[in-house]
Amino acid sequence: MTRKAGGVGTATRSYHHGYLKAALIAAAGEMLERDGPEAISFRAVARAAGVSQTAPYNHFRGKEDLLATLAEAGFRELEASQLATMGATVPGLERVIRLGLDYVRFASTRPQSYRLMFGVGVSDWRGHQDVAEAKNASFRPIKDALAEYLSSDMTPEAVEIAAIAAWAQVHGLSMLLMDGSLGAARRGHDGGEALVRQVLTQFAAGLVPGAKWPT
Amino acid sequence: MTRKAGGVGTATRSYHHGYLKAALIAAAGEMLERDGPEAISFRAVARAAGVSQTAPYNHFRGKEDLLATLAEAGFRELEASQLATMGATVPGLERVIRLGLDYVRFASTRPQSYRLMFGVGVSDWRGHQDVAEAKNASFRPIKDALAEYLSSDMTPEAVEIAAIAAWAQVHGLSMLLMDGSLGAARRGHDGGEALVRQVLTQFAAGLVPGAKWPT
DNA sequence: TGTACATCAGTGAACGCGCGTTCACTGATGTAC
DNA sequence: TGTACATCAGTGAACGCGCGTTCACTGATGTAC
Repeated sequence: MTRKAGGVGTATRSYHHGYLKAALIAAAGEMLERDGPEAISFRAVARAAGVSQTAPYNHFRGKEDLLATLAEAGFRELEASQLATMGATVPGLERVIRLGLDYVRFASTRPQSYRLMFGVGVSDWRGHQDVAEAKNASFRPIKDALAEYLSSDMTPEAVEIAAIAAWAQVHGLSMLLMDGSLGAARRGHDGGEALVRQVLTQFAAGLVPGAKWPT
Repeated sequence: MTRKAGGVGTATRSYHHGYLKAALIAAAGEMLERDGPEAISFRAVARAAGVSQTAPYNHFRGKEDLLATLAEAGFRELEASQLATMGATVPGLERVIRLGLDYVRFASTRPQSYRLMFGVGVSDWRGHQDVAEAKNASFRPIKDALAEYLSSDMTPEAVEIAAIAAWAQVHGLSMLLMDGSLGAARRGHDGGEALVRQVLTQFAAGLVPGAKWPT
């Protein structure tokens, strides 16, 4: 209703909003997680920010530009989360598993953001180089951790394959968990955490066959 | 333009279409693979079938009912493809890999159908029991092949985990391939077939650590 | 310190669109007697 | 074989909606002199 949300920033109750771009991104982010990427409308975002429906055009080229911003931000947050896990672990297989756990936890916490990041509700991220770069950056920690663990036993090509397999593993598990495909298996008062660890352990067993994996 | 497509069936040039339901499903299937699930409109499907926009209500409760029909049909086709691969192989790890190859090939051949099957462009498949059943049925061959291969060495619980891991592996790989995340890695004049086999082989190395997998 | 002026960041009206669905209808078909 | 009638499977008009975007505009802000 009221145009100005509060006392944030220098401009108060002025004609100019002052932080409209940030406010739009925040409003869109909330709508995204509540209703999903398919349901976001540019006009509704403006409404939620308490501004006329055309004001956003001063900050975004159009709807898709706003969505791309959201997707890029999502990948950057995922990257930050992954890097934090890197910082909290030491090289080795457990680090790889912890990265996987962190990855799936991110997707489970922000399912609709995650769907948008991978192209749901949008024609394509082609032509949005920033999104592609952020995506690659978010994948790098897993890749690096795997390379560090495996490079003494494998060719670079094999390491690359292992990294893609790992990405596909956590991505697929995230998607199946959040679209309900796994149904009952998800339960367990930990949001599927135990299941995820079991699957990742299963996956890890295939890294360096019979050598570094105990038991 | 013309209401009747051709001489198929008994009713020709009649007021009644005769095969409208099948014609609508076919038209919707084409639209789906061409434009994606987000872009399908009920009216456009009717138009494509050469019929008034309200005629489809005689055969479907509404748009979502039609989409559910499409999704279910997709899972049934996937199941048939998986069963054919079962029939063409003998028990063992190679059968599991062949099932995975077949799975990813299905997804790559019909990417938009696959997206719809997993809930893109639709609020949810909850309340569509038929879709859930067809989904489970399509997953059963991989599950069975894995159980047959592993059950002598693993507990049923571990087999279940391995099956979920396998599903997540092929699902994730399918999604990453088709949304362009893997970019250049996909190339290779075989549509990524070699990559898929490498990833699946990597995955398979983790099944029964160090025992049945040669090299 | 004032002032002229360019630029920035809003506004509201309007365009044109296609959507899903409901409604009252009607022509075609099938069936009981 | 005819006929009355129920049912089936279409039709076209209309409702109400929200969308993305363009447009001409105007109030607020910043800056050069």
